[in-house]
Amino acid sequence: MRKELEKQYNPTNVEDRTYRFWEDGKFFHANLDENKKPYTIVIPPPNITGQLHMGHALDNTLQDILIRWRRMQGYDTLWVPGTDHASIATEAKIVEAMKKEGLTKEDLGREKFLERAWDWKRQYGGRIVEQLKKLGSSCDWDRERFTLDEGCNKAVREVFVRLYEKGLIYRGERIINWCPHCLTSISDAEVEYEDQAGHFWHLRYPFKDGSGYLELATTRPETLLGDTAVAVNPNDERYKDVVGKTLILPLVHREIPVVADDYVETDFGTGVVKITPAHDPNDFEVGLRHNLPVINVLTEDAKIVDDYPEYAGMDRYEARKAIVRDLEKEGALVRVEDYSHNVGSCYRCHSTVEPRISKQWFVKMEPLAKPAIDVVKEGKTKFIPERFSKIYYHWMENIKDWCISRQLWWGHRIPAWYCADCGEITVARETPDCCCKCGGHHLTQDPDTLDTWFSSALWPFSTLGWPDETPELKHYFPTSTLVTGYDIIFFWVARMIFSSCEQMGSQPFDTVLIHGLVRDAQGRKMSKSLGNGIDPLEIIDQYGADALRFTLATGNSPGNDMRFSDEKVAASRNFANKLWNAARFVLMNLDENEPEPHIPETLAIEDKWILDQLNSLVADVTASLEKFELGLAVQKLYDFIWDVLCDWYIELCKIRLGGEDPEQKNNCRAVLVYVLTTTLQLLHPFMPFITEEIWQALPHEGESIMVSAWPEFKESLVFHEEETEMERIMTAIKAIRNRRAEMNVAPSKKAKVFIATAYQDTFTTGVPFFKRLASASDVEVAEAFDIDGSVSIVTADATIYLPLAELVDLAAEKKRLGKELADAEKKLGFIENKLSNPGFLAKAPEKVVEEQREQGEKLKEKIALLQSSIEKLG
RNA sequence: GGAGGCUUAGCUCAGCUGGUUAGAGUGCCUGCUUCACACGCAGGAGGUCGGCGGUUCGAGCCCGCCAGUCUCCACCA
Repeated sequence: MRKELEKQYNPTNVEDRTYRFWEDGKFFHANLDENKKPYTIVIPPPNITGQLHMGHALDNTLQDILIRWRRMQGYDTLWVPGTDHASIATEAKIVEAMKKEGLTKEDLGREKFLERAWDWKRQYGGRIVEQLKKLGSSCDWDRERFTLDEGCNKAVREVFVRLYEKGLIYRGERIINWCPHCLTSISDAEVEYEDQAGHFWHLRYPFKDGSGYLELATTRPETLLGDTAVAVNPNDERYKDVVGKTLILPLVHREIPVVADDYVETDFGTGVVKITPAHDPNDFEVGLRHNLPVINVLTEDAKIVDDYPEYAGMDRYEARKAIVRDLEKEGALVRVEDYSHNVGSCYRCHSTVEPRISKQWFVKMEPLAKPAIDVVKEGKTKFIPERFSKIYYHWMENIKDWCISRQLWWGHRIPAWYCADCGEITVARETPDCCCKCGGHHLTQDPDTLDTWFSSALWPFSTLGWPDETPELKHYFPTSTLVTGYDIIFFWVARMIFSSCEQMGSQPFDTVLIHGLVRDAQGRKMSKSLGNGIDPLEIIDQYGADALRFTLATGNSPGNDMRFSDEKVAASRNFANKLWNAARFVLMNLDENEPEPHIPETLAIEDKWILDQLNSLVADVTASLEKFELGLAVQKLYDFIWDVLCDWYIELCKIRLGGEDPEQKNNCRAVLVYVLTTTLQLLHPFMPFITEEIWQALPHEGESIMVSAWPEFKESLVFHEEETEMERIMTAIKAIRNRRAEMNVAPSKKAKVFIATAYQDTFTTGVPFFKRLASASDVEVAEAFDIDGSVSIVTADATIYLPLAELVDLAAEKKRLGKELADAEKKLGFIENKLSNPGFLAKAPEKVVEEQREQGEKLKEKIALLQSSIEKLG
């Protein structure tokens, strides 16, 4: 015996030690071998603010499966890890922490604030990395990056300058989404819309000439203060005469015109819309078309400005109440209606977003979108599942300019400087000495930073050293597979694609593997507010990382959400334990000098059978992985290990291992080692820890299973004949077990078995199997037997008699056989029906017809055997 | 208002380009201290594959309509 394994697999003893072994051995490190084909994955960088959640666990499990598999296949694999600076989220956390000390950003100043932020990053940025290691992620930690590190900053500045010089980045005053809580602009993608219950306030605005009123409705009465017009549809007969007239804005008593604009729908509400260019994106557009003044009535934290003393300082909801009250007093309120409408909120803090006019930096999207669409259309980047390309196209085709400036301090500072002397903007890669226009020295850098996603968009090439022409960039780019959730396609995937097309002239990755959300056992989204999140680290503590990974891989099909439950992890843990014990069995039978895995010259029928099965498994698992069907691959491994290897082969091996023939013992051990080793290799990407642990205990070549060669299909291991023979034997064994169980025969009660068959050689070979697995005391095989009063069992290949007459109720026996006969006849009927159908014979492929014929023949044989058995019962 | 997913055993889900008798895990029932494993072994019950129609020799799978459900996108004030 080589090494004593514990009776139950205990992952906590194994995982940390094994991970250290891998790290110390530098097995994760990519050595940049020009002679090998590269396989590259860049990690979706988790936020430094974050803790590992199930989404990360799934995402990184899938990546690790792919990278480990390709590494074993001999690719030069690189998995680039890193973290994201997450400007809004991180800045919010730091501001929050400072608040506890009674400090604000302004108290500290920019420099001191950033010092704190970096401290914070140093303190917490490593946390999630450690958690990824717990999962078993085989990232090249020597190449770990951070979206705000120096290299990324260089890439960001390079891209900014290039786009600016091409006219694809511009600065402009526009209406943007403003978060009054985060106090920054956010992009369209960062706004989440949800239906909210609200009201529809019907108001009337009087004409200046006293000729009555126009009635309109609004969901935001407080913006009335900023109204600069009222609009109707030019084709609306009802209002033809009022276009061009002047209204008196209630409360404010400002004169505003009635304008005609196509934007107004005639059949919605009264067909009259109040226009507030400063606080509604549509109104802003209307305002531009009609040259309307823009009156801003809200401060940056969404309070009424000082220009309106009655309401100054009130926040937007307070002001709403006050204004409605005053409108009522003035008689301008007609009625109030309940109304549910779409309200946008900040994806970080969920405050209601305020459309706001301000000067921001934008990326002009249209020219960038086109190549990004083409690259997917041409198949250079493929989405899996395919349907996500449609979502991608739709977004890209309707994309608007991207607002990239943020009024935050934590992030990549915009490389633009303003000249105090001439007002010129200098955009440069390095801090300029003087104004590019007038040469003046009074330059101030733009205080804003860039959208976090601006730097993430460059991740696939900035992490490889771009803009420098590094060997890494040359070898590993474009990357191979990007693994991410569908919730992040717009934020990140799309932006990486257009950035890469523009900067690199090629796609950033060949394949995007999209996965869904991990939901709780009831199918609800895991969330902090619901408190239904499951902590992957707790699961790892309880069941092991392998069990967690296995669960996530098993339940997952691309693009679909999955439910997570403890029961599922427990099932995976049980599977790990099953494998562990199979390994224990093998190990306890080995001796000290057991040679490394090999296939012996002499093979028994069961050896050929298992090798044939294993060979198919190798082909199937590899094919599934190639198609990104990781869930299928893992299912096949489960079935093989549990049902084929453990339930049959190991049981069969006990015959020879418990026997006296040393050569047979040796051969059996060799096949066991070979099969187990190969299986471990196939399973390793999914369950890296346990497979390494067992592999190390087995005779092996090389330092680690993770750098051993991925098994390949071998023509020499195809054994069709033995496979068929074993099927015959196994079917008979199952039939005997079945009958005995039905008759409540205790397993301890052995019975003699008579097998009447045309396949005498096969069943004679199988005699020991019947003894071991079918409770046979002795087995006789002949072409036919003339036995009375026995239990008879009929399979397609044999009639089996069990002399258990004392247990048999003849009438019941006859009934049972009769039922089986009827069953078989019915099935035969279906098949004969098909075979007599000229359409089937003419159009079905030869192979299918042949299979049906064979089935029919088998059934006929079985029917004949059943009939004679019934006759014998009299 | 558009687009898409899902609907298969009590529960959670597989089912690849249409081809034998639709599978697994879990739960349930019956046996079993069989010398790797009770986180186990052997056996069993349980499905009109959401509904209707169509294409086909043949449909869980392809097409159409309908229903339920979830999601994404969209400026109806």
